[in-house]
Amino acid sequence: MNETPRQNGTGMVEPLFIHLTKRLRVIARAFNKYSKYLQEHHRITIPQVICLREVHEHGPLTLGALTRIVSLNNSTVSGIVDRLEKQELLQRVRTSSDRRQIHLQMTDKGLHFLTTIPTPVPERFIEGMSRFSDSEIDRIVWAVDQLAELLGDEEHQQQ
Amino acid sequence: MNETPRQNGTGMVEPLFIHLTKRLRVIARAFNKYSKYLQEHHRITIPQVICLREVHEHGPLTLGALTRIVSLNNSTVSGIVDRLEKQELLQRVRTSSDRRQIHLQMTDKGLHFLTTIPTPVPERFIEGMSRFSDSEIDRIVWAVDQLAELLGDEEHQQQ
DNA sequence: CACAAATTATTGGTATACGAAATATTCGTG
DNA sequence: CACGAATATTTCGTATACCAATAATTTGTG
Repeated sequence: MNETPRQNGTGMVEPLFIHLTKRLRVIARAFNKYSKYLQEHHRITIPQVICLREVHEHGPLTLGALTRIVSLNNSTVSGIVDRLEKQELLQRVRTSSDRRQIHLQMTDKGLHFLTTIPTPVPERFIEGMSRFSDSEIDRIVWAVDQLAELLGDEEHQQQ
Repeated sequence: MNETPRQNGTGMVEPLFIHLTKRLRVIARAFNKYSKYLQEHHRITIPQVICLREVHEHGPLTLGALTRIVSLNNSTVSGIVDRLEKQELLQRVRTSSDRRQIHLQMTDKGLHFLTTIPTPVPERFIEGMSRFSDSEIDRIVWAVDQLAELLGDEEHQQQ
């Protein structure tokens, strides 16, 4: 067996973490699968849809502002915007007086696309959620929020 | 900042999904960050640790068996095993009578590594979890389990 | 004004993560 | 026994996702 030589006073934390890690992996895989489905049928992925929607909602945005909204690294967003621009769903423009900034702007094609594409919500999710009561859904949201708050939040932490 | 989607019925499912997607993104990012930390300090990543631990726990495994345990695509696991094998933490062997299968086997170096490496649990997680009561932790586990079951893989579904 | 420091976005390198195609081997059926 | 179907793994191409380094520009300070 595994006698952890570690000095952790709370012995049950590790199996808890492993359990949650595996379940989160299952969830991530489902998102990934749906992303592939969208890509095949609508030539777009979930991260791309999310970025495009944010640009649409919050008007012309700098790339840096977008990265903060979607919790992604600037280099990641740079690549996503590359692909969105290649499809002419949005465009990079240099309108700011600060010439370091680029602004992301919807194109007509992009606007039309957002009205055409179905809701980016997997059928399974809609079905599954409908089986929960309001208070159960509240509890799920609470739990995910707690985990995000606990682990998340940016700035200087190594672990 | 974000209003939690207070839902009911069917019309509010989309904001609920978007909300959860964003929070899960935050969680995934934290995992990613910790994975980078492990890589820098111990030359291994979270997916690699998870695969190595499974091979250790369940004895010699075929690659296919491992993919089912960790909920990853076979091509993904193939790459992870490549990197673990390059560091000589495990090895591919062809001992089965079925010569299509390869078995994954711990090496002495791999065994030693697992006793040396600290628990693969981020400090933030341990700290954060200690602030919850047992029933709160139960609720978090329940919620993540529900989401995983709801979205998770039951074979061939497109969405 | 000059020039270092800070800011913004891109580029390069590595590690997931997937599906599809290729490869190797075994199994099933005539 | 032959040969197509099924199975196990690897390879290839693409899309995230990160950090570090780079490039371009602006800001701050002497």
